[in-house]
Amino acid sequence: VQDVVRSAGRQPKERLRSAAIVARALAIVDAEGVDGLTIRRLAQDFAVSPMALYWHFKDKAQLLDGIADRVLEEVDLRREASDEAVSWLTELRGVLEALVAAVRPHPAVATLLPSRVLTSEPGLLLAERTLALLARGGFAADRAAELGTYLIEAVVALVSAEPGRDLPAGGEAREDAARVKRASLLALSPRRFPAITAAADALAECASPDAYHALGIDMLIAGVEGIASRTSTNSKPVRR
Amino acid sequence: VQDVVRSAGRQPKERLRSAAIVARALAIVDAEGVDGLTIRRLAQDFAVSPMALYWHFKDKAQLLDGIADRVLEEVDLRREASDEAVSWLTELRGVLEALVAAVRPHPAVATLLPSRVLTSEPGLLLAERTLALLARGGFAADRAAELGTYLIEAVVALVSAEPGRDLPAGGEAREDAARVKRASLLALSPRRFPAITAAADALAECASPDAYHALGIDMLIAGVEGIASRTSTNSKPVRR
DNA sequence: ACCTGAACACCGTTCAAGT
DNA sequence: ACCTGAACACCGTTCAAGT
Repeated sequence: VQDVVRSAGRQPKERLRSAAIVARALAIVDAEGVDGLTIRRLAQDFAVSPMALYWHFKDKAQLLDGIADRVLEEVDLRREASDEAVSWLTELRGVLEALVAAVRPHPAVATLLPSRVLTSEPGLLLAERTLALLARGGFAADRAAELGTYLIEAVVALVSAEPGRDLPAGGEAREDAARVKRASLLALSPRRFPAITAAADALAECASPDAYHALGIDMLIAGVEGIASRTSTNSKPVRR
Repeated sequence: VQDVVRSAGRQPKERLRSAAIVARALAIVDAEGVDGLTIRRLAQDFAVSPMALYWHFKDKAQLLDGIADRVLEEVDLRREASDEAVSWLTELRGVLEALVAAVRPHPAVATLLPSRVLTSEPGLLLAERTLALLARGGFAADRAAELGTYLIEAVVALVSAEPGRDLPAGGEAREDAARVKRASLLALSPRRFPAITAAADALAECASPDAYHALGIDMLIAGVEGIASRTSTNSKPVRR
């Protein structure tokens, strides 16, 4: 958390340059995954020596921090913030949807987020909102902490787990890969794996990513609602 | 999936040897994380040249496959298997609990699992059971596929997200790290982050990991129950 | 069948030096 | 303040060769 202010003392021009480096690094991760990002490759894109980057970032971990920050900053928490007319559960759904919306354009970044939610400024803002809403829903502070941090990770996992997310990006190559994946599932014994072979299409590729993410959010919200009514510490009726 | 049978044609003695390599690799991952596992390090533990391992495994990815397989094999699916007297939801809970029980001793392996659930034999068995139970609960095959694969990943994320899971293993070193983490959260402004500062203890370290995991499973099962009653394709009442 | 040695093409990072 | 060059200690992996 001491690193929350890690870019606080920089000059405007310098911050811009650091921001440009992060932007380029994020583009590389989007295109080729986290493993595709190397200091040397990134330096090459700027036609600069690899060591030049070490003036802007202490090490690679700090560069990855910057990428995670950038994505978490895109989580729009302004929607219905503290609107007392809206139920806490509806507001929570809005927060989770905002997180999905921010991460979906950068699925490869998902793996970077869990360890950084409680150490980056925008991650802390997201966690604070989530915990506060759960407290409003009647969860004790420690239960809200456990449930809230998990909810955030579960939403990140929702993006990572989208069927077909591991397929290549492009048009024809993606179709080919999807077909191969589908065929490999259909090659399984329908006697041993009836459910999987029956759902090979849906497992290989997402017919509607929007519907998939909506299903996941619905499930998580229903889950919170379910245990809230069981475990709430106060007895005031839950607002709908 | 063609790799499901990747170790089928081996001799007993050879399989044993491969199994010993995987066992040692898993121990390294448990102790030092996935990044701590290198071919050269592993070879050193066997007092053998790094290249010796390449006779047993095509490449590092296949070694990681073996580690993932090993953990997924520990998922005990025999409990109440297809017991018609038990509701599908109770059985689903049992499956998710079995997955938690298998992964908890190897939290660092969690990151290896998502991409391998539908490509490893024990992962496919787990997915098949999950999808079949959801179908029994009234979900259409494609919805069951989306929800089921996500549920598995959500449970894996539950283990990864355990508060304090990133702390060092040992006794005193762990206490020190937990105290630092707690202090860094308490250093935040209580005006801006009231919920986080109030729950610093629970966020830094899990008071009761058992209770944490139970909460997560309760939430997921409640979520499935909640959307099942809304979206089920058949109208027969859900068995309790 | 099983293992070795040398070599290749990479990594992140340190350190001293430049401007 | 910002960047470079050389070097270090690592990687995974190929390939030809040993037994």
